[in-house]
Amino acid sequence: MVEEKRPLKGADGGEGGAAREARGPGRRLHGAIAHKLGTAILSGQYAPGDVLSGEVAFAEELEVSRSAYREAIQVLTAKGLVESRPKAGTRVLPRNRWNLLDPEVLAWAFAGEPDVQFVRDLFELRAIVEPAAARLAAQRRDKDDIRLMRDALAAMRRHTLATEAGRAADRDFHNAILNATRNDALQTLSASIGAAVNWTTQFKQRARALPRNPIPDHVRVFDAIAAGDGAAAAEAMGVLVELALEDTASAMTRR
Amino acid sequence: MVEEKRPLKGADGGEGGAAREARGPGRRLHGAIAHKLGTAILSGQYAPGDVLSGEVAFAEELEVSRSAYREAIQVLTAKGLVESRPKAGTRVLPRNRWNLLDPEVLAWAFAGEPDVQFVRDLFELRAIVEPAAARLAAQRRDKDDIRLMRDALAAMRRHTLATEAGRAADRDFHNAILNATRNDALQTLSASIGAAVNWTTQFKQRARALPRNPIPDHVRVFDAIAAGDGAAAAEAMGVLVELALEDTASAMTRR
DNA sequence: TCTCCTTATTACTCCGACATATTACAGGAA
DNA sequence: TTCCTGTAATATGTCGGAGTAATAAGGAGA
Repeated sequence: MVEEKRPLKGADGGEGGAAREARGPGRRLHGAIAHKLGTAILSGQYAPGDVLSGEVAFAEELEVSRSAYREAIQVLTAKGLVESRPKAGTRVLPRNRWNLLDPEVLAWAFAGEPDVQFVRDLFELRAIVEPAAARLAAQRRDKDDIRLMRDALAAMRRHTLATEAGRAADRDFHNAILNATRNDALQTLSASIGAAVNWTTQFKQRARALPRNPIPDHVRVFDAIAAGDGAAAAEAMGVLVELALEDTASAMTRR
Repeated sequence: MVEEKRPLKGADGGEGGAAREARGPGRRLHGAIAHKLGTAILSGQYAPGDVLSGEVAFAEELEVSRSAYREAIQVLTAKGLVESRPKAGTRVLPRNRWNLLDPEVLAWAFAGEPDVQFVRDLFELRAIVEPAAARLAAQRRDKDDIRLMRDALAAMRRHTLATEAGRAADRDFHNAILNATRNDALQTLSASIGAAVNWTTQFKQRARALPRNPIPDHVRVFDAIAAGDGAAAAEAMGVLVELALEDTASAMTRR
């Protein structure tokens, strides 16, 4: 029994079944299809208004069952990317119907070459929301919040942003701030944007090793929040976002 | 051929098949199921951590096929409400995983009795985002934007907020502002929140006929944007949101 | 020219079977 | 006893096909 269990893998003649190989453990087939189609749409491979080939044809082309294909389409529909009606087919919706702030949609947007204008938009939104979040955090934080932030900050100092552990600590720090706002909507929003912006951190690291030491800026934010000074916290966070934007912008235009 | 084509409709013994009747034209069956389950989760009928009965059992209980049920689950999964794994079943995710800013999730949240704290959170977010959007709009608007806003404002004056046409004009006015920001992310976010907040407008109208004349506040925002005065636009919009919050709050606590 | 109806196409729903992944348990070794 | 390993049970995942319902497009009639 040395024969391969999966005849699709390896030397299969066509490019069909490509969606199957892109799925690791814990990733279902329909998830892989949704990812494939989602990135294709976000990258502009399918333009708004375009009609996808029929269920039977497309499922056959991908070499998957109609069930799996349909479930993938439901996911895209749920995120506002496509809409399907009998007799009319499945068509890509205009961009203003897309849920651009959905975490998965953001991931698809950053899977390929991210659109420069869109990155600018995200940073603009971040520059609006994050300082305000820091202000609220300064007004509402308790001892536990401060402790979490202090621990995360210490971890950031130990490992740098060059390591995965360091970036995790950075996320922890910002998450602790969001938790302190006691606002679920703000948390959902900022978590999405933060994750997306962190994709760009890879670009920054790729461009130049360590642009600048981010610790002092973080410390300023922490001190203001710990002191309960909302205005100072917003100010310091504004600086932090501004610097991140500059680094990212220079890293993206440099290529 | 007078016999009923749908034996489920009418005098069916159990409450099964209820999901079928809730679907009008253009609404598919799996969409109705997703709506049913979504509202059930958002209303707290299923708590985070709860596991739903198996696919076969639940689909049978709802009197729908497994396919339809599964597609509905994919929708909920796409919005971060549930997660399903083989052998473990489908369980409701913790609230911080929910995409609370998804338009459909917001609709589900406001389908029943909306959570007071959540409404407060949304208004807080709105108070952060909308003034900033007005500032950007004041800086970037062109003649077409101004014309659209003026038209919408005139329509608001003609019909009042008591009529559907008036509320549509209100939405048009705010959408025109968002368009003028030239920021897709901001547009997506604000459109979601705005729609959700408009659900609460019904509450306001129900509570007392016409709390106050909203036109002067809108005019102030319009004038500032037309004049290109960002600071004034942000200030005026801040007042607008503040007043809306007061009206909504008094309407909700009054009940 | 416009309205209404017919028709063809497409997505939608259902069914039953099999494959796969993951948990839980039992057995054995340290 | 405790930990690890292998095995079996179970629920989700995937598949293929058949039939239904809804809608857009085209044709008949006014």
